[in-house]
Amino acid sequence: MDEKRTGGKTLAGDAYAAIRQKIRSGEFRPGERLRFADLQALCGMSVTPVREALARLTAEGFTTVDDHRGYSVASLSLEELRDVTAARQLCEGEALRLSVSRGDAAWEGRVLATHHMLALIPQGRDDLPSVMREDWEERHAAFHAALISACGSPVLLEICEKLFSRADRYRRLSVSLDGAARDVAGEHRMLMERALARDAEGAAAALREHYGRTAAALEAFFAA
Amino acid sequence: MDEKRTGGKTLAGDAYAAIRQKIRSGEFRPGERLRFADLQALCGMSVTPVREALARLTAEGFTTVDDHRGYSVASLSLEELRDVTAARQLCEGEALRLSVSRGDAAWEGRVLATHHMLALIPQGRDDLPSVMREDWEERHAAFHAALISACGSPVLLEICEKLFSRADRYRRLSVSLDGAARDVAGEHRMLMERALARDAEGAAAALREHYGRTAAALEAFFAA
DNA sequence: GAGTCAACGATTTTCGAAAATCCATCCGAT
DNA sequence: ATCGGATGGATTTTCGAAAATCGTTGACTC
Repeated sequence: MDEKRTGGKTLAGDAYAAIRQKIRSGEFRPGERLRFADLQALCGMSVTPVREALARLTAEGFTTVDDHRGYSVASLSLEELRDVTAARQLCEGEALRLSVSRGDAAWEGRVLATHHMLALIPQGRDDLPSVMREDWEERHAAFHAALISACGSPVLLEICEKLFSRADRYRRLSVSLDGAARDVAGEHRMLMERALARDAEGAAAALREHYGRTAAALEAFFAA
Repeated sequence: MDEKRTGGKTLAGDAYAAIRQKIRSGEFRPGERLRFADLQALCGMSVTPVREALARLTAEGFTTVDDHRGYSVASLSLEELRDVTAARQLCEGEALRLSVSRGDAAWEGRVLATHHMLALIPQGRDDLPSVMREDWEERHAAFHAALISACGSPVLLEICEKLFSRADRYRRLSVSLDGAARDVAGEHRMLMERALARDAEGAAAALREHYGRTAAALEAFFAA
């Protein structure tokens, strides 16, 4: 949400980035309790910056807090997955609609460029090195951010970014899930084409379906 | 957003509540810098809990942070007012639609009860004691929360609550604004009637218009 | 006179230890 | 045997001071 704060400017920022990364990658598992002693050892710093990092993470939904009982990794559930998906379809759908109708040439360039970067990496293959998977996640996020970047509403963008992070945890939980049954790259291409063709409604519909499919695939994983 | 945390369980919670109240009431003005020394003196505690309180407030948009330069009260602008209003119309509109179609008898009761409490206090009169105004604000928030309380989406509710707080600052900035030209109580009554009549679209439309009028009134104030 | 750079003061940020709190366990009484 | 209440250990929360950082002031050079 705030690039200035995830950088190496303060120790609290470092702790925030480190813990967040371990939660998103699954190294810290949902529901797991996070003790200060462990986190201090991990980050190599005192309790104060760790505490601030956890406060931020809690505000963003990555962790939960119980007064005088400490912090835990927020747990995942099928209900929350459905809930987050619906909220994304609403908010990001509207943001995309606005962006498509308002975007200028620079926005078109961003959409093209980020999609190009994304399309260079195949997805859904289990044998990829984890560095490459990490890279794909980053480019995927960049593409979706570019799509809505011209919506003109910082508030909406902030909401979308938070929801994206939240959904991210579910996707990463199941690494290579439905590579065969689904053409994710094709969905992304269609998204880009409709956006650049200035078909706001069509693009929004494609986005909603894109998220619907993702959620459906994850539901199957969850049931197992 | 989190009742457990605003209570008196920890000093950080107290500081959060105290500072937030001073920001919302306008005693801490938009853009004003918040020094730790002052806040410590105000809250009667050390720097640690104050720091945690500011971290939470920043995550909710009440304050901003500049690394190594401290915290300030988030400033208000016409642009942000419009932005927040649009986001509220989108998110709270959808939440209301869902709530109206899903709400059970208990929800109807909550809507009726909170509207009754709200209707007992006149609004827009400058000569009311500030205690009563504060009371109106509280009941107003309770009514709007009740309306969407049956939407079934915790994520959406959290978003709405955050946006409500953010819009709240604008409303409180201008105390008695348009008492003559506008029938706020009537708008609230219509909102309640349509909701209880299970007219989801009508209620959502009324809500959007309600927020549109509020924003318009505030725009006039801002221009002056 | 304009510009550069070092030292200062004000403030934030971090540390390490002390205080407070919670949970589990154990003891004794009914 | 079960319940109520005190005790201890583990952990969070808070404190007060030290360290780090930023903007500024002032001297010094060109």
